[in-house]
Amino acid sequence: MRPKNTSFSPIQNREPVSKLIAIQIEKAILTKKFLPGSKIPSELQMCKQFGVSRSSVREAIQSLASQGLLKVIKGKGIFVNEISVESVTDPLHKYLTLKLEREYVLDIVRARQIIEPGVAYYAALNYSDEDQEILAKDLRTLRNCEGGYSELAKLDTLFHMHLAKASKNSILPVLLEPIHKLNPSIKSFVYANVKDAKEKAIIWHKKIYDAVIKRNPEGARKTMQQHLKIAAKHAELMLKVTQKKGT
Amino acid sequence: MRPKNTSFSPIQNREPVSKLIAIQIEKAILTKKFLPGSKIPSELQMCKQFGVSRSSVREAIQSLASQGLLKVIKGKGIFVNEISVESVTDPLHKYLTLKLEREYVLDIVRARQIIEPGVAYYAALNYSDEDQEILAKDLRTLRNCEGGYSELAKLDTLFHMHLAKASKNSILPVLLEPIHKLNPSIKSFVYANVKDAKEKAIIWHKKIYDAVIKRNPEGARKTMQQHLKIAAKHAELMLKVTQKKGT
DNA sequence: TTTATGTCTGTTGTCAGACAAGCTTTATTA
DNA sequence: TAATAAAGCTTGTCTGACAACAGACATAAA
Repeated sequence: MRPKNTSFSPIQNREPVSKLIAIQIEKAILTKKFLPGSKIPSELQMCKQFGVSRSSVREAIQSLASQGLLKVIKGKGIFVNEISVESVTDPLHKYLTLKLEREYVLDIVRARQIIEPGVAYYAALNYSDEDQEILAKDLRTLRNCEGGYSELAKLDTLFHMHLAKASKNSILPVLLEPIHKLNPSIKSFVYANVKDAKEKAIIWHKKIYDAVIKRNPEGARKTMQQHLKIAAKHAELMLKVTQKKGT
Repeated sequence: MRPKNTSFSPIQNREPVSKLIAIQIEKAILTKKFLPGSKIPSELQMCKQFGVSRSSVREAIQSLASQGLLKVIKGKGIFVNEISVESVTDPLHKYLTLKLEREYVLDIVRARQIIEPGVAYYAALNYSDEDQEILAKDLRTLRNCEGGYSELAKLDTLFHMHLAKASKNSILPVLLEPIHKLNPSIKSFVYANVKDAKEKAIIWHKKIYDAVIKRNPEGARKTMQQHLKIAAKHAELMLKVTQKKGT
């Protein structure tokens, strides 16, 4: 007899044991039952608690560790990580690296055009004495830099990241990190192909710096806008040139 | 006999085997030797290639899988993941969840104030017919929503995310995703405590929508600025109230 | 021929036990 | 007392085994 109405519900989509365990541990962390920096039960203890083998527990831990939630130290134990910006922005950076095609170069520049003027604005409002010193040092270092293009690109990037930190907004540096991590490859090109790129960069950074130090938010924002407008033009130029040459 | 002059260089800081393997696989992916969607060698094959045990290979794979680079399917094999926005923004979301304290609420609102006017600007420039339909539907759904506060908050969020997609900038949605994922908890409060919150939200969203549809970038930007200015006030209000009441 | 069933192979998931290697504490010895 | 050695934790790796799943193939029934 063939039932017309096979209303069988599909068997429970059995999740792997290791995943179930990972979820439980993660939940304990997110609900602060395990506090950052603290030690959590050892592998063997968890084996007993969950009633599973060591492999499964290890896989769960491995998973969370590679997400940056846990930190495993051989011979000591497993600890809840003080989650770092690095561990957060790393996947985003990889994503951008994978997707990095010609079109994305422009997207990145435009994203910077959106975010960074606001960054400069808040930096002018909220920077501390320490921030001022760091930014001033960045300017000097760039001025005195005798290194190659990639060196210049790195220093350039550093100034922008420090500005983000000076904004005293905890989100902005995290958002900018992966973008700027990727930027050096673009900037290196600019420094290599644009005449007086270094001198121009110094002038612009100095202008932004001055506006920030004067606690002039609007000035800082507008200067940054102009700075990035030029950066956008350079990016477009780069695309055209590399298109002609192939690559 | 104790050598006074232990000029022995310390034994190489031996990285775990599993990590070394993970790095090799990751490199192969980033250099596109393994293309997205393609199948990579099975565990046993890798054991032979690397000359290590299955445990180590599995841990390496597990690590990359939980980073979203690989996708493991039982009985089939291991595949290079078409990396998704989800897998990228998830760590960032967790980071924000962990760090979510009172101060961060304001940081989030301010980050939105910086980014979203720019988003509206580009959405007005670049939206497609399909985007228009989606946004119009979002408006209608919000209007007709009979659900509770969290339902309203979700719909509200959706409109903003769709606007980001309409900007046709591939970076912006990725940056906004974790922020808005977190936002519902804030918005729910607003909808619950602010009089006529729903009606006001509908009016503002409609204003933004109209400016975008008219391909009026500057108008869209300014409207969004005003909208978020109010959102910021609500957030501050929320902080004050919850402070008084405790929590 | 077509369809359904069983079988086989290759894959990942889990288990158990063992040993190596790193850290910490305790006990021993000078 | 202080330095050293030993013991007892911890995580890292290896080995071998079996279960569960997906797909291909062969076989039998309609």
